[in-house]
Amino acid sequence: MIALVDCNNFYVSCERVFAPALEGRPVGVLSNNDGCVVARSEELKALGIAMGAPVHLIPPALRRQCTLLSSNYALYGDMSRRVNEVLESLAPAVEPYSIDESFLDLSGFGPLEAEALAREIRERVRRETGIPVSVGLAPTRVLAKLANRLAKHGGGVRYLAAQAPVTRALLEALPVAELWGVARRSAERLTVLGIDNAWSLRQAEPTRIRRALSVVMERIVWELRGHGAIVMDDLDAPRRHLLVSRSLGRPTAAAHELHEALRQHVARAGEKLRRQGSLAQAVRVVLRTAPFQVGRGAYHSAALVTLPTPSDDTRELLRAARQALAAVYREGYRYQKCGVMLMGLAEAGAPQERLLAEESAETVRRRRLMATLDRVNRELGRDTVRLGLPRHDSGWALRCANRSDRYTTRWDELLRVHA
DNA sequence: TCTGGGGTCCTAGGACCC
DNA sequence: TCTGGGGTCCTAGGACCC
Repeated sequence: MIALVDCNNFYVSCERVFAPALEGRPVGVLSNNDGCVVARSEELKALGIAMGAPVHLIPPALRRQCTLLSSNYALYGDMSRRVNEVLESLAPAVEPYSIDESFLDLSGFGPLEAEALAREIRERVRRETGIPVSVGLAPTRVLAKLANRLAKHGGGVRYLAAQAPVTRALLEALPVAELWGVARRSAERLTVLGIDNAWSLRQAEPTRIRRALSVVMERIVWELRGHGAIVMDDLDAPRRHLLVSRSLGRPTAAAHELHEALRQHVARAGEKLRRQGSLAQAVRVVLRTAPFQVGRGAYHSAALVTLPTPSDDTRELLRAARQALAAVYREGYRYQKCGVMLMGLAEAGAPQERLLAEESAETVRRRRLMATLDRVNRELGRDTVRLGLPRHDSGWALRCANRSDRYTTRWDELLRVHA
């Protein structure tokens, strides 16, 4: 048995925990740069505002009725951790899947036992974190995903058996594109094969599906039949590459502004790299104009610079990023986004190995510097210490006009609640 | 004026080798 | 007239997820 625990309207729910006045009101949370709506309360959905809707396209009259908040990832990340803590205290094996969902491996559980546990999970998570969750139960992940959707529409807990008339009816009524793992492209190709609902996909010959589409789709067929075929990748496993990129607050053609934005991205990427204990072999810089810009004004390119030796030193990453930027930058375009990607990540030697290895004084100094930098920034707040000159008033900086306080990770901001 | 960010896996095709 | 066969590794691009 697999359970999928999914937080309801997660970002909005996080905001409501600390601002109960938002309860019952249409509330949305915006993407970075306050660009589009990425989370909606039920009340906001009822107003007809779509997932991903660009804010500037929402009619002003409608906009005045709702509360639209900038995203506050420090808060959501911490709340997500708390939810998983509760899950871990109740379930034998938890596999976090995204910031607001976790699969639970309930091998050996029967439907009744699983439902009882699911109800307890709902109650405990709600009581201990304030976040409402729904639980879907089924023999496989694809079916658990579906069960979760049903749970959201009532009751909060739902079990779906692989072999049951109700499951068949459900799958027959479900367009294939609404399945987890099937999006527009695959749906189109399935339609050509005469497969347009989830039941006909389930009845299809797996090898035929593999030939016509891919092994990924074949696994979905098996999952629909009740045979587990999808294994979760370990989210704790070190990443193979790592990307930090942001839209600029406003487009710019100025190389020095891109350079400044990039410097911040590289600093962030370096922190992430050291946190997972890896070294990067190369640095790639990506630059582009607005995606809606077409024709002569459009530009989208990247440049890769290989490091002399694999490194996790922000200064070396910066040097490479500077070269890459120079290679990719073209005058006369208004750039909307830039990013840095660290490639070819490999594990740095384990600390014990490092002790045994011959290390130059310079290497040791370098690592101490980076470790200190990370610690200061972790304990005293991001960007307390930075490489290069700080510029706080830059036009390229991210817009987030309406962000709530970081209640759970910053004492100073929590205390503001009572100020 | 204003449309997110960060990942994964799979596949096809090229380079290279014996 | 003829132009091997098969393997590995790497990369770019497609598709999908939240």
